[in-house]
Amino acid sequence: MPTIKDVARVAGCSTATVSRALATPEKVSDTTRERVAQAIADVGYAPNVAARNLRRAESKTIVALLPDISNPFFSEIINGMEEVAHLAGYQVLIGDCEHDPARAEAYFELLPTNQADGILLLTAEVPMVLVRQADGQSSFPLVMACEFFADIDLPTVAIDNHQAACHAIDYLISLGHRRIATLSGPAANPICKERVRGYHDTLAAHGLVAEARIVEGDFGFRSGYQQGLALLEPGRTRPTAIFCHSDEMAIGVLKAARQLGLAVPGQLSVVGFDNIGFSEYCEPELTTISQPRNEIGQQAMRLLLGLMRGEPVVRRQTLSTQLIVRKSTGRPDA
Amino acid sequence: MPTIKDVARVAGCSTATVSRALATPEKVSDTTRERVAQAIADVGYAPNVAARNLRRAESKTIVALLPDISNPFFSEIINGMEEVAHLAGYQVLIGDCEHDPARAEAYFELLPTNQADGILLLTAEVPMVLVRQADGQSSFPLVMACEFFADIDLPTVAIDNHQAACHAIDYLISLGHRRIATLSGPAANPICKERVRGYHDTLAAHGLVAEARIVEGDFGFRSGYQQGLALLEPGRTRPTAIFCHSDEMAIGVLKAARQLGLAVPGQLSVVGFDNIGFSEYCEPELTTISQPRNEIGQQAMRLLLGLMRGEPVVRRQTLSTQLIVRKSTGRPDA
DNA sequence: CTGAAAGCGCTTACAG
DNA sequence: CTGAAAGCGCTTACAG
Repeated sequence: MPTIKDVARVAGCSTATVSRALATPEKVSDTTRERVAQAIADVGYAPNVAARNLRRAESKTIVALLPDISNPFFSEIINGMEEVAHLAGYQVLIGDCEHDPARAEAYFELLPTNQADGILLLTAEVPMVLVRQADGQSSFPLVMACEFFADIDLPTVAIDNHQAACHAIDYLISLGHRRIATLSGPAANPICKERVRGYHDTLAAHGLVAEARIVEGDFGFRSGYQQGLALLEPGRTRPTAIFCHSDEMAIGVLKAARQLGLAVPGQLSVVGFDNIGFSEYCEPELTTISQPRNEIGQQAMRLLLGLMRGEPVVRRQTLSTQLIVRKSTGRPDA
Repeated sequence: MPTIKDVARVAGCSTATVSRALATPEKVSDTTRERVAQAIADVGYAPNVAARNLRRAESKTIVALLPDISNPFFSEIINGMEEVAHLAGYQVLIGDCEHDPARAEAYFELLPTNQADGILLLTAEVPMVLVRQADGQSSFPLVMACEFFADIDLPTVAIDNHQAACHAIDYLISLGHRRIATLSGPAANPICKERVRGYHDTLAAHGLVAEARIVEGDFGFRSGYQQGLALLEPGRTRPTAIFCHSDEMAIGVLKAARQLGLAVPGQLSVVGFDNIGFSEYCEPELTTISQPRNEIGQQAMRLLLGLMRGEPVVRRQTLSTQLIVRKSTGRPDA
């Protein structure tokens, strides 16, 4: 591969000048700039980025840690992140943690080894030691999106999970439901706790706390199906509505209801969370809570880049959600 | 950050020895190795990978180009690729091309700039110039998975698309179907052409060529729904079965059938392709063709790494598919 | 088994 | 506006 030396030789100038023509063209005369451009084209030069990174002590890459890349919820967030990152000259390395904190740890190693300049956390399934470390003073830029930690106040962009849950439950109550169950994600997950809190608060506001019933899933189809079967077990008093913490689980519940011969929404209303593409194509189409996923990705990346530049930033950004009413919810049959 | 010099000072040896203790521990005495290990722990040393990469003229990263990260088909392939890559000390950078060849081009730039050592192509939507270039002699390691180019013989791991299509159509014919339509992916896509060829060949073998009917989608839900409506338009002779080139499109067809009041599989059988997680949770559960996705990812990465090491490799690997019969197919009603 | 030294390809104060 | 020179942090023949 040709190097900057080759370009300098062909252009008849020093390597310093070639470097400047590339990095700060305004510091170079028009004629020189043109000669350099020509020389670059002639020799087919491409800068060695490893050398540049070494010299500048940066990597121009951001790692984005996901809990599970197979969850379609994240793809639009990734798009948003990348749009902003690319414009700023950064690339993003996607780290799929597969719900395994050990894998997250490996990705954190990219920071001290100068392979990444910052981390965007889309999962809280990360060893707390690492997070505290990064949050310490001689630390690495770290931003959370969607999720958060109960006891560490990191820069975050997310929705108001409590409010979104209230909204969903209020809606179900307004339809006439009283026995409303929640199919939560992992109980330890702070965002699930927030949603459960919103669920409880809203039931309480309507004097329905005695009707509360919560089961736990893992956000996936299968757990939705299994917990759906448990919740709808024949012979027991069934809920007339289930608020699910993910669309996949809601779709699993739909399958369970079908199997048990329950009409949706006549005998059972189901609300999902996230508004993934599939939610419009299941039967019946799913009522769900939509998050501004692209915007979450964009804002999180802007926040991280701002932090890295030492700019003043809004450390806590809350974006709004929307209840999308489709066909899986309705008045309970008398 | 502490550097190798700091470690050397604390361990009382040269930087060369520290480097060896890390890279080739067997070339260093036991006592030295221990002292170095202790010094590394004491100073909190992490090697600067940019410096190492510069010196070794490699990046230890592979870029994997996807047509569309929101397609859940790819997540398991990515897992397979990463398993193999990580074991070999490589990281994988996922490049989401969003069906835009221009974005693919940007990722190809990572090669000459020493930011990536090889490319794994999971899409054929890439400027041909780049591929020919990479395939030329002073070239970059390049492997295709799943897809392929009609006129360039790159190292590839994929399924036999022709055979898989034959299998699906044979099955439908064995159920008694005669009017079988195909909902293809983009017509220009070589894998779709292969599947269409299999479709035609099988119809021909049964004297059904006159019944052939092909429409084109883009693999997504929406196009499946729209083309489904077109194919099933009331008042025209309808197909009794539709073979779709993706599960998402098949699920779109299911929605179209529902809307038109057609019973599946009684009045319409539907076959998908890929066996994504969703295919078990739609209504009815989808009959589909399963690809060994994890294995495709693994083999493709092994092939690429083998190529990079100059090992002898099998340049063309064909993995087998499986027809998963579920509830969306059956005998046509009389 | 170990060290001194060169060099990977850039960038950037410094001096002019 | 331009160049000479130092240096980023490693690795690796070479010599011993």
